[in-house]
Amino acid sequence: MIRVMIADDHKLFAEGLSQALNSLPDARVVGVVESGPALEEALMTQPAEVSIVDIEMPGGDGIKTIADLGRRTRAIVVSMYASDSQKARAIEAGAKGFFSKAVPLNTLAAAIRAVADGKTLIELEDDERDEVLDHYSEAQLDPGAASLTEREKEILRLLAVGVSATDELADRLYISKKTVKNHLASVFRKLAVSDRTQAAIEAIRLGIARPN
Amino acid sequence: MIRVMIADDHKLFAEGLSQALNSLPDARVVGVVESGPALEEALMTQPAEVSIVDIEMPGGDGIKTIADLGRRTRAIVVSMYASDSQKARAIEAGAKGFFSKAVPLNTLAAAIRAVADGKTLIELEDDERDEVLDHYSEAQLDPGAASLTEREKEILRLLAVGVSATDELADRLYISKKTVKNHLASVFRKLAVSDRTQAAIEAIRLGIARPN
DNA sequence: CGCCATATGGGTCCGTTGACCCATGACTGT
DNA sequence: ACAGTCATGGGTCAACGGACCCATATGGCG
Repeated sequence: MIRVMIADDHKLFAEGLSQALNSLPDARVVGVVESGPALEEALMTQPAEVSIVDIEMPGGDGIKTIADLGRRTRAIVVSMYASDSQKARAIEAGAKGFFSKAVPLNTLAAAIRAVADGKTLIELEDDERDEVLDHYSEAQLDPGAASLTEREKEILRLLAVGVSATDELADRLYISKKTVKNHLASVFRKLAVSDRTQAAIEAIRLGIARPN
Repeated sequence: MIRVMIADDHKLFAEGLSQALNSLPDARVVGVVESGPALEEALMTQPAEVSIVDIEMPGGDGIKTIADLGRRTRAIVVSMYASDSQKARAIEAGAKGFFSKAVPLNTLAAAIRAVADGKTLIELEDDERDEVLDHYSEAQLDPGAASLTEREKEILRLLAVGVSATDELADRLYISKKTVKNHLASVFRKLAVSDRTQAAIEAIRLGIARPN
């Protein structure tokens, strides 16, 4: 689980991003702050592998903060305008990544995984960077979840939308009740849970299924 | 359920906000687009009661779009800088709300509910506006969910974090297994579900409990 | 005071669920 | 050809879950 801290004075952006990142199975937002100094303070008590820092914050921009943070966290800078001069300053301060707020969430998610894994993206050429990001585009699920078979995931998706009865699952999948129970038993073992309620919750948590 | 469309060329913001709004029990993001024209087009096929429009979009700003939309949707304008001149133009175009991206999510959520309910926030004095927003700060849950008792919600919260066994629920709440089963039966009836798996999912969906 | 909702608990009963044993056919990789 | 995995299915059985009946105490409200 990658712990992420977000520093951005635009709360709507910060809270939205926080929700979005928390919906990833392998990341967890451990703090949202609104200024550089607040980020430094927050990291004192709550470590985070990666910090998302807005370069445009009032009262001393994010650049100085990143330089101050040093090795406490790896910083990914996000900017509204993403100018070359901003990028240069971000590099100088030791940021590991630099992105416009116009990039899709998946890109940032991949960047977070790459940076958490020790990669530095900010000085790469665009094509190199995209290659690295591509490599980190898939969430590393829990070891158990990763080994779920297609059929097992299918059952989980149904479970997570409320198809909980063995009969109904069997009907939907055109297989016998016994096979449903067999698949469920595998799922329970792989996810280390003991019943379908826990499995449904875990499926939602892991991003295998969406709740709504 | 309030259907919401988001128009913002900053994908990171738009996707994050989308996730955040979807986590509300009474709103549902039905589309995310990156330009004014795209918003108009999307609303042709997918109606939405409320649209969140960034005023700073490339290729003809959001203002013209809002004026064009007319009565198809109610627009809430969000802006990075929230200047007075922007607000004035938003009013002229017929926007129902105007907010800086620095406002917290709860404020926007309340605004969405208020606007969906026919209110116009943009021309109100700050204190009046805050009063209205305060009134809409609580999500209107499903009729069934609204009538859940405290104890029932407590059980649901535990269910949604994976405490699914009757024994364990009884232990955690210091009551007998029988009482747990009684409460669960009430929950099933009120939420119109038939087992604890569906109840847990419904609890997450309704915002009574958070999955993670 | 009496009514109603809430929280607590009892008992019974049948159907479902999960744990355990197993087999077979298809496919994949070595 | 052989091992491994996957999807399919069988059976048994004890435990659990949900539906039904019920009682009692408490507190709020007309």
